[in-house]
Order: sequence, then C-alpha cells, then structure tokens
Amino acid sequence: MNPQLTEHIKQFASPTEEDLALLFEEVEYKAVGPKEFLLKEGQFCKFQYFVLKGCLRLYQINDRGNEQIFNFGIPNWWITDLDSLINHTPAKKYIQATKKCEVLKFSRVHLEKVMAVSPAICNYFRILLEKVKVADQRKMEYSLKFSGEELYHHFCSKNPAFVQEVPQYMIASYLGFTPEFISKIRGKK
Amino acid sequence: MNPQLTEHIKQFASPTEEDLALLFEEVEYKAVGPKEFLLKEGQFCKFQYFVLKGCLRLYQINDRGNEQIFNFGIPNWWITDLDSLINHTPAKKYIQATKKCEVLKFSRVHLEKVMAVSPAICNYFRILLEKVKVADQRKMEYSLKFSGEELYHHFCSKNPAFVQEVPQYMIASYLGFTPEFISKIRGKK
DNA sequence: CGCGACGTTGATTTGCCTCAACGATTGTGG
DNA sequence: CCACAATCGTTGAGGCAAATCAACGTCGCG
Repeated sequence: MNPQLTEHIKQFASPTEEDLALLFEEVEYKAVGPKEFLLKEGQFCKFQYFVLKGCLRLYQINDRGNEQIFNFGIPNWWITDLDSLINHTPAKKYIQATKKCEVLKFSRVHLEKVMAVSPAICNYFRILLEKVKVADQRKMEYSLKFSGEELYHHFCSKNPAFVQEVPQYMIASYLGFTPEFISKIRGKK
Repeated sequence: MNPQLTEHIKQFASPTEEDLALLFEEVEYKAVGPKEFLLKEGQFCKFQYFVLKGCLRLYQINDRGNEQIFNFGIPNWWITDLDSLINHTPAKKYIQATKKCEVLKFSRVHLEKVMAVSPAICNYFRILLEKVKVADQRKMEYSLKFSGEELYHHFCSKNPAFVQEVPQYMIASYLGFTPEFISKIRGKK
C-alpha cells in the first residue's frame, strides 16, 4: 500500500479501501540502477511500472540504427510498452532507466482483474489515458505549427527542470531531431 | 439501445443489460449532412459522438491558415475534441462531416455518470483509449522512420478503401504534408 | 592517464515546402 | 442545357530548414 501511488490515484478518482487493498495485493517495489533495462526488444511486456523516483525512457532503435524516444517516465507517472502489453506481441521497444530509479511493478494480468471489478481504479486509468491522448495531440499540433527552434524552446520553457536532468541527445530524440540540430539552436545565443 | 454500438461494446467488454440501459438512457441519434459541423472553434465541446455511418474529421486551423487534421471519425469509432471536453476550455478545433453521416450523440456529463458506476462501460472506453494510444505511437514511429513517400504508400496500403473515400488533400493534411507533395508522389509512376 | 560518452561546429546535401500557373471535374443558377 | 465558378488535383521552378557527414573539444570515470 504505497502512499505515493495512493495519493496519485486519489487526485483523479475516489477508490474505496477495498479497491486499494485489491490493487496492492500484488505489487513489487523495485530499485533500478542507471542504464538498467526493464524491457528489451523481443521480450513480451507483461508489466506496467509506476515511477516513484528517477527517470526512465521508452525508446526504439529504427532501421538506420537511431534511437527514437517515445516517452519519458517521470515520478508519479506510468511507463510500459502498451503495444506489446495489450497485443501480446514481442516488444520492439526498450524501457531503460536514465538514472537511479524506484518503481512499483504491476503485472498486467493483475491490473486487468482489478479494473474489471473496481470502477474507481478503472476510471483512474481511463482518465490518465485521456490526458495522455491530449498531450500527444498537442505534441502533434506543435510539431506542425512550430519550427524546430520554436519547438525546442517551447519544450524547454514547459519543462525547465526536466531538460537539466537528461542528456541533450535524449531531448533531441524525443522531439524528433538530431543532437547536432539542438546543439546549433543552443549555439545561437 | 442501438444495436451497432451495443455490438461494438461487446467486442471489448461484457456489459450487463443494466449497464446498457443506463448508457442509452440519454442519447440522441443525429443525421449529419456533408460539410456540416458538430463543433466549431471557440465552442465548448460537451459531447462524444459514436459514428454509425459516414466519415467526419477533427481538425484545426493553424497560424498560417492551414488545416491540420488530427483524426478521422469512421464507422464504429468515436470522435470528439478531447482537450476541450476534459479541460472545459473553448475548442481550438472543428469537427466536420466529410460526407453524409449518422452519429449517436452522448453528453460527457452522462457518460461520466455511467463510467462511475459501470466497470464494463468504463473498461470499454479504457480499452479504446489504449488502442488509440498504440495507434498514435505507431504513427509517430512511422513518421520518423519512413520518408514522406514511404509514409504515404504505407498509409494507402493499410487503408485502401479509406483513401478512395476522402479527398486527397485531407490525407495529405492528416499525414502532415502539403497536397502538392502527395500529388508529386502519385505522379511518380 | 586514457578512454568513452556527450556536445560543438562547419560544409554540404536533400526532402519537402512555397508559390504560381494550369487542368479536370462537379454542381449550380440562369 | 449550357456557362461559369468553385473545388480539387497536377506540374514545375526555386528556396529553405534540418539531416548528414566529418572533425574536433570536453568532461567524467575506471
């Protein structure tokens, strides 16, 4: 029964004590070292991770050998490879800690059981997914209406603390740029 | 109690008769003419639409006056401006029929009431949102790993029927291209 | 210290956009 | 039923933003 996650759930839904008891019936606390992997390409993803501390990234290596970062997992957020998780296919992605992390590890099987009976927990995840959808949509919107330079500055202004914490080349990858391009933007003044 | 939507829900969840009765307690069937709007910029979006027939698009006009299409609403799918809907802000987007359509109109207030008490209906929407997330993620993945030409051909091969049904410039907008660019790709052979 | 990871800088290339002019098709009113 | 406009698609010339390629600087760490 982790207070940090409990608190997070209560921000969006109103679980009963029973809901929470059921949810935490099966959970594993896990400390993760820097560069450690929670998922590698080819594995079947069977878990969702709630990030307590640190930062992880979900990425993929494309045909040209370049990394492509889809999401970061920051404290009070979830990270998983949803495609592999829900379609029961081998992952094409990696989940890796960018620094020392602490996470809660939930099996998908368990979470599905919980969601089937608890409207509160189900609603919690639904609401998170809706927020994710809005965020993704805004990202698309910005990437079309801003120039690369504007996009980078916008991202930095919205996430001033975050950009300090991860290497620049990961920001580049997340925004869909080359590391050189970011470097040139920064060199401009 | 619409059979088409009932059938769709049962593909993903197991609602009781009571769940369905509650859901359909408040719903409006609506015929929509070509180019008719279900939402315009500046309005507060308060509804989610289930598409029975036809095709709609969710789009936005950006600073340079260009249309930017985020989603299409095709039969057996939902369409709404989620950002406006969940954040209670004025919409920056339009929802417009690309042809003659039939939709079911549900108010968000009602759906939230239903989801609060029915795990089945809540799970239905959660599962759809998960699928949407996976689809969005794949779109991002492709847009980075494919060239424009490959992206277009990939889209056409995955949606052969759909590309026949909507004007080419909408496909262009959805994929993030200019109409001229698509035209040039097609001219290549 | 020396190596590897990360960042910088410059020269060059390229994929796609912009702008402009010109068909083809549809539909609408006279 | 035709004239005309509006809508949609095509084609070409030219430009630009960002990628690529390559070389070098810098920092932290075993």
